[in-house]
Amino acid sequence: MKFEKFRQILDSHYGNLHWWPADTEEEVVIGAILTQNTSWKNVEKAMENLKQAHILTLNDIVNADRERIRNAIRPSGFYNQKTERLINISGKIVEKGGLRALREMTDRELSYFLGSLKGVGKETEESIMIYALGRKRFVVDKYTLRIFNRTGLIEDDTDFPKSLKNEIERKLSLEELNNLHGQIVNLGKDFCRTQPICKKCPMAGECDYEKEITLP
DNA sequence: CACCAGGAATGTA
DNA sequence: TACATTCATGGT
Repeated sequence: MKFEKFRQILDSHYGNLHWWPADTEEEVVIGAILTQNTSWKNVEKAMENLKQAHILTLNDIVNADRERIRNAIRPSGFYNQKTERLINISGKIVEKGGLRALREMTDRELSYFLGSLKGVGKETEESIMIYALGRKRFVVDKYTLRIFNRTGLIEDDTDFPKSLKNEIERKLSLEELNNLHGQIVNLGKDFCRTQPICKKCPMAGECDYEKEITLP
């Protein structure tokens, strides 16, 4: 199907979502780490625990006792790794001058800085770029690969063509990019899991989910 | 009980 | 470059 039609279906089904679900930009950074290979439901529990422990900024994380962070984020899984990543990443950002300082960087400088942080891979980097710092990025996650592949927008479900990514980032506005990724994640959660739930999916008819199912 | 969730780092060939 | 392994809780 055509990309424009794809967007149109998402718009009519999900509207404007005002992503990312967080109260502050710093919570976006924290949530981006916690949600790595983890359901958002579990991240919400971890975020709630952090708030109850009065740990809700990057500075709080730097100053907080390790054990309290570990305890708070336990429900989000991988808590040993994620605790170290949170502390390390928060420290690096704080010593740079906080998100306020990152906003002064060019896209290129920002990408280089974030990419150098342990625990920040491609997706996390771009999520922070757009949802915490307002840069024009199209976040490619597992859902994006799966849905673009199943709807025939890309051929390979393990690699998203850079040319297409650049084109999307060039053509869409910041607001549209913000919304598009949120819509894709919601579509993924609602209908397009590994085991697809295709009933009432707005992409039904445009989606070849069967081509991906591999039988032994 | 098996499988998966809004990944990333590390090691191997 | 292309895979495999590890990290770990909670829902279905």
